[in-house]
Amino acid sequence: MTQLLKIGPKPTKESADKPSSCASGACGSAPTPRDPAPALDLLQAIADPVRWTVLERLADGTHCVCDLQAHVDVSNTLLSYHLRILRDAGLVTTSRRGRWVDYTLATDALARLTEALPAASSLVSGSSAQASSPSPAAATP
Amino acid sequence: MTQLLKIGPKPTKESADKPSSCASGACGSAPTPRDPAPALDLLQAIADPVRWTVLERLADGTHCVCDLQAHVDVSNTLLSYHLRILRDAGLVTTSRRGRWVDYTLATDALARLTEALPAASSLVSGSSAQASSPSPAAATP
DNA sequence: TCAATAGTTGAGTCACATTTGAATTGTCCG
DNA sequence: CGGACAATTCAAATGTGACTCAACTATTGA
Repeated sequence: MTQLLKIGPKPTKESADKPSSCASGACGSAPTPRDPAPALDLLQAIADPVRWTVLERLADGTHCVCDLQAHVDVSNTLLSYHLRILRDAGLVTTSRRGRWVDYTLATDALARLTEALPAASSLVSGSSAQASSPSPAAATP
Repeated sequence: MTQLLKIGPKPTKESADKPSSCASGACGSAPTPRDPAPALDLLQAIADPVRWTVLERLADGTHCVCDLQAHVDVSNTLLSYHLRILRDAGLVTTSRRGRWVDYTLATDALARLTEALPAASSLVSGSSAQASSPSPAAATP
């Protein structure tokens, strides 16, 4: 992962130690500090050309690896690598059928993905969330 | 980018040259070969802890950089780097207010993100798309 | 004009995800 | 059984994106 953000120790700079800056409405306080980790696991899993294409393909139903193979133009070794990432993310499920392995989109995959989007709360609540700053930023004081 | 997938020249292996493999229902043909590139630009832009958190924060309205700064615990240089990626992706817009720069979520950001999800077509069409293979894969012949 | 604040840009480094190739497992068919 | 096919795993090489540091622009206020 990258930087772990502010979630954790790091005694320097708690909250409320701004040097007096800004103060205009565009500097509000936290409303709902959602945990980014699970969302990022999902988003990073789909933010890849091969994996995105595989999921797109699985959207219309179950496919064996050999079929997916024919549509992404990567080595089967590499495809396996990407499929494992999708499995680990819980976005797909597998079942063996004779010599072949079938991949299926997890039933809750789409729902989990939409919820993983930043600002996804606005999707369900219905509020369009647009320039919610109370005082309109007092242009050029 | 990573591999560009099959979209492009590459004379080896067109379609319909499967060595006779599979043939069971779980190996169908392409229904809608959507272009992954624009979707991936968006998804890669949000699949990062800092950028995800920033967007989540912008979901409730405009914020200046100095405010975003207080919530992600990265250097201002690094925050600028991430903000530029969000700008380039067209997910946020900026406006200068005196000494400060305000960032606002693009009005179509959420809509574009939901459409960028793989299998997003199923979201609008309403079909739940589940195991569309006609013949039930004749388990263990 | 000069110092201070707010933010951006550019060059360089580093870690990690992606990629590759060889070896391995599991299943079917002769 | 032994060979061929389907798919996964392992270890090593590569590349790209995240990060750091220094320099720069822009605006405000003394």
